[in-house]
Amino acid sequence: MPKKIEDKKVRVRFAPSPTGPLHVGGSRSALFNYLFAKKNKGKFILRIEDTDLQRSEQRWTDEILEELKWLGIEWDEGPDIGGDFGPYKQTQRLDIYEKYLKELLGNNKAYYCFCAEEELEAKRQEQMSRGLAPKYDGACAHLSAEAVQKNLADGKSSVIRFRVENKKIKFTDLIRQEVEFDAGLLGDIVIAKNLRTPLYHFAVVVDDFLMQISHVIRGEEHLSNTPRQILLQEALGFYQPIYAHLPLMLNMDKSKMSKRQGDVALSDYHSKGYLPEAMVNFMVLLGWNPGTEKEIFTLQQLIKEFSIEKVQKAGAVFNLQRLDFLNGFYIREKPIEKLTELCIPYLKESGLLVEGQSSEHKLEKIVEVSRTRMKKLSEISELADLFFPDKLIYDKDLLKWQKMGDNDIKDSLVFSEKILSAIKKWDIKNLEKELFAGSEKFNLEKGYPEKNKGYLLWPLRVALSGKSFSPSPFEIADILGREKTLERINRAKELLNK
RNA sequence: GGCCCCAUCAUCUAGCCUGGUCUAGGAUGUUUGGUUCUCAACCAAAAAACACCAGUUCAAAUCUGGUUGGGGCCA
Repeated sequence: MPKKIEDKKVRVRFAPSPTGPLHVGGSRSALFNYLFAKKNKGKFILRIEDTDLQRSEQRWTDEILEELKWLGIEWDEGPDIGGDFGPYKQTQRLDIYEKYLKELLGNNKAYYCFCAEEELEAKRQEQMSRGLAPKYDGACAHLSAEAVQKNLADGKSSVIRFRVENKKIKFTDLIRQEVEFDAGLLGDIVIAKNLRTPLYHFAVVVDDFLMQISHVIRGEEHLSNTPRQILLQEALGFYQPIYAHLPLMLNMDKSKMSKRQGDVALSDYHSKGYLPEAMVNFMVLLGWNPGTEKEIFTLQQLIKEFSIEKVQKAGAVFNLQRLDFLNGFYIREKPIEKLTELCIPYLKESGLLVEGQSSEHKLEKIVEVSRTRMKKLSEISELADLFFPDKLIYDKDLLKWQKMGDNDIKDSLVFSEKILSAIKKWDIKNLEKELFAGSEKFNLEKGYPEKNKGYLLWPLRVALSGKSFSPSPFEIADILGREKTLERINRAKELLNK
């Protein structure tokens, strides 16, 4: 019987493989683990599963750490690395796995298998074609000790298999309640390529035990792996952790989220200018909600309100439009100094911002008038580009408001020019006040409808922005300053003369 | 193919455990209106769902069985 762990302290882990960028699905698992740990005053452990030497790379480990920190997820313990502690790494624990592998081999719960890859594949195909579950036929299950020794001595390629008992495995999942599998369908499973190369299921079981993991919270794709791991726990005399299998993150077509249908790396979202607050808020609501109508949360609030019982069973589609909405929301909420700082790299990247060219103060204003239109930080450049060039390029037809003719537009611009030249206090409030007053006067003079401010303001705004949509002329003029503003009006007039 | 999981608006979901308060609530998106020089933002409103079939019950989104559909794992 598996030992229970009811009275254990809460200790959870996130255990990614450094074989590629951190996946958003993985980030969400990390987040749920982290929230569960913090909520229960437990520990969150990060374990890098890098036993696959071919595919694991240090740069991916680095990226995983960086992105988790970016989200605000910090791990609570790990081996000492010069004062700080790093994550656990499986490649640093090979001696440990070897010891347990030898134990299983020693008491005949595991054995060496020398079957060739191609043979196995052929058998598998054959079984599937007969409508059976593909499983190992046990060809090497009862080799004599001498035969095994000889094969090993001959250097025949081998793997280590674990003897799977023919029985039913039942376990309770925190999210799915009772789950039952028939282990007899599994066949003896490969747990290591050799003593120094444990495979996933084996290393996980050993580590979860030694790290005293109380709850294994992971994606649903691992649900059918669980019985194998339980069997191994039983064979090694380990306790059984409590399992919780999170619903999957899905593509729009409901298949498991994949690269083919959009970005899956957290870093993709990071670099496009999604804020960590938005990512966290978005991801946590995919498969969980507090049961209230609240849907904006900080990490701290989530720690308080999170409960694993409220996690959904069904998979959740990753809905980019909703992410955009949340990101826009957080962009609008962000203190302006912070937001400006975050925008600067994007402005530099697009070449708009050259070192020391524009004052901080001005930049802040530029970001301020652009922020309501931003869904992500990367959009700052196309939104704010109008503030940077000396000459705007646009079609003169754009200057036209409703049925104005060229001469009417020119009148309008001259009128604005007069007002702006005469303004004493060049600030946004005053600009707005004077131009509003001017608009009424202008409309009266020209016989336009009194309330339609477009006759004065549209040509002015286009002259200043060169765009069909932009911030208001007051905001632009305020940032540009009098000289540049008048310059742009003159350029618009020239355009009309052509 | 075998095994396992899942099923409320287009999407994320509340409600389901403990049937009646559900003519099914919220949010995103969509549409319309307001505000407005424009685009956003903001405000208001509308359209929009209990997969299907049985059963239990006075009463089922809610309980039971099945069907269908989707997904995951196994290579």
